Amino acid sequence: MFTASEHPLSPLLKKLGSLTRLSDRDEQAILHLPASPRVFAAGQDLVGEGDRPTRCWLIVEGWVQRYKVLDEGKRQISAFHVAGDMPDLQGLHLSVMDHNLGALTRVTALSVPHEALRELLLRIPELNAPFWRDTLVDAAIFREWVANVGRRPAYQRLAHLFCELYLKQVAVGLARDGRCPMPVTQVDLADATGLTSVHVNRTLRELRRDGLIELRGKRLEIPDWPRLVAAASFNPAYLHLASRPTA
Amino acid sequence: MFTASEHPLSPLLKKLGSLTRLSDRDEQAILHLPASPRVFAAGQDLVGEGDRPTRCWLIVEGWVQRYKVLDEGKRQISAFHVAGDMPDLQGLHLSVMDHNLGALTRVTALSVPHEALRELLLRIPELNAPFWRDTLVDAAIFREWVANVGRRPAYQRLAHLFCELYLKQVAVGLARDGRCPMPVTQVDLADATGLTSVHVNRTLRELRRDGLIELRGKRLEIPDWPRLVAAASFNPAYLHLASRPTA
DNA sequence: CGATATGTTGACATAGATCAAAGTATGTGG
DNA sequence: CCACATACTTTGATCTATGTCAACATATCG
Repeated sequence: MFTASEHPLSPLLKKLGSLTRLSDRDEQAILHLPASPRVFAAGQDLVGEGDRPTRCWLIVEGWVQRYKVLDEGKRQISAFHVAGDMPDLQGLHLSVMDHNLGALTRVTALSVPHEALRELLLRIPELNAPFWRDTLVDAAIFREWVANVGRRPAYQRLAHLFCELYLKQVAVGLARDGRCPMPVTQVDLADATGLTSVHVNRTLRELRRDGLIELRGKRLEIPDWPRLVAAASFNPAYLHLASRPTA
Repeated sequence: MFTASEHPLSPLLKKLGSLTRLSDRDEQAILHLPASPRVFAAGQDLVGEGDRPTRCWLIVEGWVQRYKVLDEGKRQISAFHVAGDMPDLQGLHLSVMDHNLGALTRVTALSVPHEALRELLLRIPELNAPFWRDTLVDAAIFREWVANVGRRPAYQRLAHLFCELYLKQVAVGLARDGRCPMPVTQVDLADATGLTSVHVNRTLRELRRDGLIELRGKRLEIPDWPRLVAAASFNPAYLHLASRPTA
């Protein structure tokens, strides 16, 4: 019998249990999933477009980007994932990958066989809800990104992205006090916001000039959260976080 | 005992069964879901941001748009839905709506209580997969829209949207021979592509001029599908349709 | 310590936005 | 079935946010 806090799968529990409390039996069942660790170097893909994966990755450490490559080398990032996320959980029910998952930093991840997950979900049907829900939150974030990229000007667009990434990290205990890791390049920010890296550079300067962000050494600092939120017209509802922060 | 073909829930079966074949027992269980019909006038919302729905809608006829309203009346559409879709299935596990679902045309829909769906999914755990999968395909489409809006120029962007909407309708038997309903205004197209209605108008003219589309009377005609696909660099993989068309 | 990736800056180009007005459908009530 | 109101489409003139190209500066890392 594992104690939840020290187990490598424990970040997953924290996330899944954030809305509906998991029973002890459920927690134990999840902790007993077979999982083998692997390290990816920055720049490596965990899964690529066209693959037919037979397992899911649970991120234990590092950042993962979800991206598509289009015509003439254009690239669009559609999500950033951090520790506790299972970015390819969808592979459980969609047989072919329609995009790539790449390591932005060095990444440690646990691989969980689809087999084992499927068996677990049939054996304990109540567990479908929290896993399914996790993919629904990802979808909600995609919707917000469509709006962000489609309708917000560059300044607001970047501010909005920073709000999201900060809150996502707060939710899993990776950030607090207006500071968090932000291991992305300006090219990555451009590919996430549908802008050019040159324009990102200039817009970042304006955000700094206005005292909304500090960004150096792969860390983000937000001196005045309410002002950043206002500048982005950020409404966190789409993240579907527990209204009350998790212990 | 119902025969699947004549039942009002039968479009749902067609969709859910498109990948994994449903057993007779499963089909019957779905057909016995309680469902009450309702008609929405064009322009009405089926569900609004902030709502806490207690049921899902299954579209029987008409088109539904999924949209968010941002600053200064800006609007972003993130999906179009047609007969057979359950656009708010996510409500089953996300308690608060983070966007709106509105009727683009007059819409007939069936309301299915969450209660009944939850009970069904616990009783027949195998049914989680097809319903869950449906929400995953929606998510895959959102990802493609992020790329469409973020990185493709207007001409390609609109061409891409038309490819998607045509194929989606072919998949449920609403379109064939390069013709399909397209009951959207140029303002709607603008809000779906992150463009201006004026620019949509001009780009539409170019698409027409190049013989890629005809668009009148709320119907779309595609004279040369391969050429449209090429112009859009459209790859249908993200729709996760059965490779072989469903009977 | 040098190579390579990332960030910064300037000059210039353009896709797409904005504003404004005039056509053309479409639908409703009489 | 007409007439009028409203919604939608089209067009022109002009503007601007963002892109492109190119050079240089500064990190970062093996």
